[in-house]
Amino acid sequence: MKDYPDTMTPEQARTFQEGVLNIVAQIPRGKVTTYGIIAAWAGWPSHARMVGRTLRYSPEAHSLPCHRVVNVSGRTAPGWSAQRTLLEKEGVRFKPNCHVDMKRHLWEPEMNL
DNA sequence: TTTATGACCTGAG
DNA sequence: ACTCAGGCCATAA
Repeated sequence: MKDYPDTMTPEQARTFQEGVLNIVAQIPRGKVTTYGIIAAWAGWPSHARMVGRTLRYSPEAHSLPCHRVVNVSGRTAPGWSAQRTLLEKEGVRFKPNCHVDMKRHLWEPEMNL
């Protein structure tokens, strides 16, 4: 049973998923980051869509703060209204147009020793 | 094989 | 700030 893309070796897929989950786990309270940033830091810069796929389908992701991942324009995930509530509970401010104030809350991964 | 559909991104108006 | 087109990549029909 294959649970990784044809374009990746099992090895690469494992590394990618680990990278994604590891980064999501590091997002601090009250901060957010984007699919594209995560993809790049996981070593696959053009695979933003796969990050979303991973978070959507990987059981691991549900025990992580995946509500702190939004798209580059600060939009929350479609069909997941609770995401906004969760973020607001952490103090994340939303603009009138339903976008996160990225200027204020964007977090980027750092090198961890 | 072609087309459509996503937890996406960028650039042009 | 908004829409639109084009690119992107995996999957399903």
